[in-house]
Amino acid sequence: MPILKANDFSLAHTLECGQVFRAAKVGDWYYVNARDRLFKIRQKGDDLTYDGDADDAFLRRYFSLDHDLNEILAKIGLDEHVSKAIEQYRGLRILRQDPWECLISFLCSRAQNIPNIKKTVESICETFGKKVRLDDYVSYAFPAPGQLKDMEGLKAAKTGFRAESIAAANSLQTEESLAALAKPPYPDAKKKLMELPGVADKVADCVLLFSLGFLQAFPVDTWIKQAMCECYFGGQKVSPDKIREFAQIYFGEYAGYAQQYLFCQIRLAKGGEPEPEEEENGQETGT
DNA sequence: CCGCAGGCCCCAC
DNA sequence: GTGGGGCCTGCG
Repeated sequence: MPILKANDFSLAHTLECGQVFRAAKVGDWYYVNARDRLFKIRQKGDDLTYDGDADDAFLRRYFSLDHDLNEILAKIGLDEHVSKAIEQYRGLRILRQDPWECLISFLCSRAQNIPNIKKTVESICETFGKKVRLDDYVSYAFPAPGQLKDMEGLKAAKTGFRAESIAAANSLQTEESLAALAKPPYPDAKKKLMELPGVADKVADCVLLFSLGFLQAFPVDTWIKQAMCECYFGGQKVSPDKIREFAQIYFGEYAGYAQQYLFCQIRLAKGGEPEPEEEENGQETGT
């Protein structure tokens, strides 16, 4: 099996920090669906061993191994809060996901917790996607733009009130129009994304950050909002707009990296999701 | 059975 | 320009 070298990279933190919903841990492998690809990958030190529908070039790009993590972490490690998160999660990288899959996934994320987002996305794939297999692992490809127009299917996939916005994205966007959104400047790209129904600041920033290369995007969800108010606003309640504005100035061009590291930290501190943990080093940070 | 989850939208003030 | 309720659905 091919081996890819990667320093300053943590496969586990990158896949489990909540930026992607279609990576499943099986033993010491992660099986990852990305659009119509299915591959498996595992890490031992600096070695990434993989198999399935992937190659070095794709993986370097998908896992953003070209990001200069030293520079990025140096620029965002401005205080004890981020520094602590960096210590804990060093090697976490912002993925370069497929924009279409990312957009639909975060449309599904509205008013749901992570386990339910995963279920909804899986359900969409099972309803509309092609079956794919690697070893004994069977799953479904992510449907392409244009394939999500059937409202009955969307409802059957338990997308609920999100169905309309998914169908709208399906009819308004194409592979090309989404790729074109990667063009700076950030405010222009964000404005265009937010023309889609169901896409406001949070969803737009997730798509911009996790798939379109805008590392300054700073998605403000309820968890980050809480943490930012506690850490940077003396516990007073501040609006998401103000938080984002502050973060992008304070952290600068890599604000999105700060967001992901802080997000991981909060989920750990607050108990986060009851993810089925495989690791056996249960370190209780009792409060 | 009620309340809430990684939001958005619409409607009052 | 802010603030609060409703929304599909699943789970505690």
